[in-house]
Amino acid sequence: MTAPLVTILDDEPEIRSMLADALNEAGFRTMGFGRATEFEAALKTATPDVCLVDLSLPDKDGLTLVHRLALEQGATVIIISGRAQVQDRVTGLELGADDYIIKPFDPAEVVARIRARLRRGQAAPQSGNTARFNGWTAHFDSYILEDEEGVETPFSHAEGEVLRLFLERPKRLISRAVMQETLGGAAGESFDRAMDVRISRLRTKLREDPKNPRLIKTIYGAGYIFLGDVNWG
Amino acid sequence: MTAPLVTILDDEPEIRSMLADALNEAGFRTMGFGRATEFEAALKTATPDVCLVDLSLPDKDGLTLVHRLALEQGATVIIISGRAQVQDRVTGLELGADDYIIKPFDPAEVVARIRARLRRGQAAPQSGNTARFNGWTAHFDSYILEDEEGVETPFSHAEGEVLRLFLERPKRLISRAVMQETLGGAAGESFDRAMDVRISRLRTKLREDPKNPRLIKTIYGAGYIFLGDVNWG
DNA sequence: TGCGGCTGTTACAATTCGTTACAATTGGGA
DNA sequence: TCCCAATTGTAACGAATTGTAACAGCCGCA
Repeated sequence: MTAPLVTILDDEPEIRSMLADALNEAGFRTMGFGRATEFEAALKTATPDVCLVDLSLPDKDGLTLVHRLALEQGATVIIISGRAQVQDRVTGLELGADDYIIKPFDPAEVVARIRARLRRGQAAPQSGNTARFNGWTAHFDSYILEDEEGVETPFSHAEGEVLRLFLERPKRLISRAVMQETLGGAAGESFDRAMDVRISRLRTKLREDPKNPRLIKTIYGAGYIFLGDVNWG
Repeated sequence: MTAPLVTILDDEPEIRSMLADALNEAGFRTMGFGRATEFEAALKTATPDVCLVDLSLPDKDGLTLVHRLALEQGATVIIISGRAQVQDRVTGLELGADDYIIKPFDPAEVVARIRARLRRGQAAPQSGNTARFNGWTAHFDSYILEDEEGVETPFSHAEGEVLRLFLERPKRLISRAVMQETLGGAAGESFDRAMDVRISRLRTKLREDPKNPRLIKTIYGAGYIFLGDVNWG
C-alpha cells in the first residue's frame, strides 16, 4: 500500500519545506506548490489524499479554491492561514474545509490533525495501530500478534486493551488501580481478579515463561511493568 | 431525519449552556453532563453523533474517556480544553479525538467544526454507487462484488445494506444497536440474530477466514468494525 | 403449479470473558 | 530461619455473546 499523498500549497518556501519534512518523516508522500495555477495543473494527474492550502495566495483567491476542491474533488482540505478571526475560520469551514489551522503552527500538530482526518476514512500510514517490540509485532487494527517468523496469533478485544496499555507506557510501573480504571471503566469494584486473568491470558499468547517473565513483570503489591523496547508505527 | 445529537461533557454549567444554546439554534439536539459517570450512564441508551468533551473533569481522566469513546463507541469526539500546549493537542488527537478546540472559544466556531465533521460522515454515500476496498469492488447499482481478478459475485439486497453500512463508516465501531436501526428498521428486540446471519453471509462472499477475519472484525459485546481502506466513486 | 433465490428463524456449536477456587509466591515479622 | 497472611497465577467453570448450518416461508417467474 502506498503512503497517502499530501499536497502543500503555500507561497512561502520555508513553510513548504518545514511541512514537507515533518510529513515525510511521518510517512506521508508530499508535493509542494507556491502558486495556485501550478497546483491546479498538478491536480490533473495526481489525486492527493489531503490538501493543505494557505489562503493568502499571490495568484488566486484561496477560499474559492478550497470550495472547488471540497466540492468537486471531494478531497480532504485543511486551511492554513494567518487570519485568526473567528469569522474567517467559520467561513473557511462552511465552504468545505475539514480543518483550519492558524499560523504560526507546530508541524507536529499538523501531522496529528491530518492523521485524525485520514483515520476516519482512508488509510493512515500506520499511525497508531502497529507496534513492534522484542521480535513481536502487534497489529491493533486487525487484532493480530505477529511472531519473529511471521507466525500470527489473534488476540481478543480485552487482551488488546491490556496490551495497548502496556505498549503505551513501557518500562514504567502501571498500578493496579490505573489498569482497573483504564480497562474496566465503570466495572465492579471488588472483582478485580479479572485483571489478573486478562494478563495471564496475554502472557500465554506472548509465550512468556511464568517463572521468568521477560516482558510483563509483576511488582508485588504495586502493579506491573512492561519491559519491551517499543516502537510504534 | 432527526437532528444530529450532540453531547456536551463539561463541569462548568455556563459553558454547557452557552454551547447548548448555540447548537440548538443551529438545529442540533443536545444533552449536557457535568460528570463523566453521568455521561457514561447516558451512553447506554443514547447514541450521540458528536461528543464534546472537556479534558478537565472532576471525576475521571478525560483523555482515557476520549480514547474509549473513539475506540469502542466509534463516536465523533471533539476535545474542548484549556490546555493549549502543542503536545496536549497532539496526544489528544492521537488518542482518537477528531478535533481539539482550545478555551476560550467562540460557539460559532464550534458549530462550524461540528458541521465540518458531520459533512464528512454524510458525504460518503452521495459520492457514488461503487466502492473499492482491499482489492474488491462493490457495485451497488448492479449488486455485484468484483474480485481482484475480475471474478464477479452477486450479492443480495440485504447483504448490500450491511456492506454499504460498513463502507460508509470504515474503521469505526458500529454498534449492534446502530446496525439494527439502520437495517431492520422497527425490528423486534429478540430476533436480532438476523443481523448475525446477514454478516455471516456477507463474510462468506468476501471469503473471510472465520477464525481470522481481516475485513469485518467482531468486538465482543459491542459491535463490528470494518477494516478495509474504502474509496468511493 | 413448480422452481429457485432470498431472508428470517431456530438450534446448536464455538468463542469470549468474568468468576471462582485453589495453588504458588512474596515479604514481613516472630 | 520459619511461618503466615496477603498477593498473584491460572485452571476450570459457566453465562453471555456470536457464528453458522439447516429449515421454512415468501415472492417472482416461467
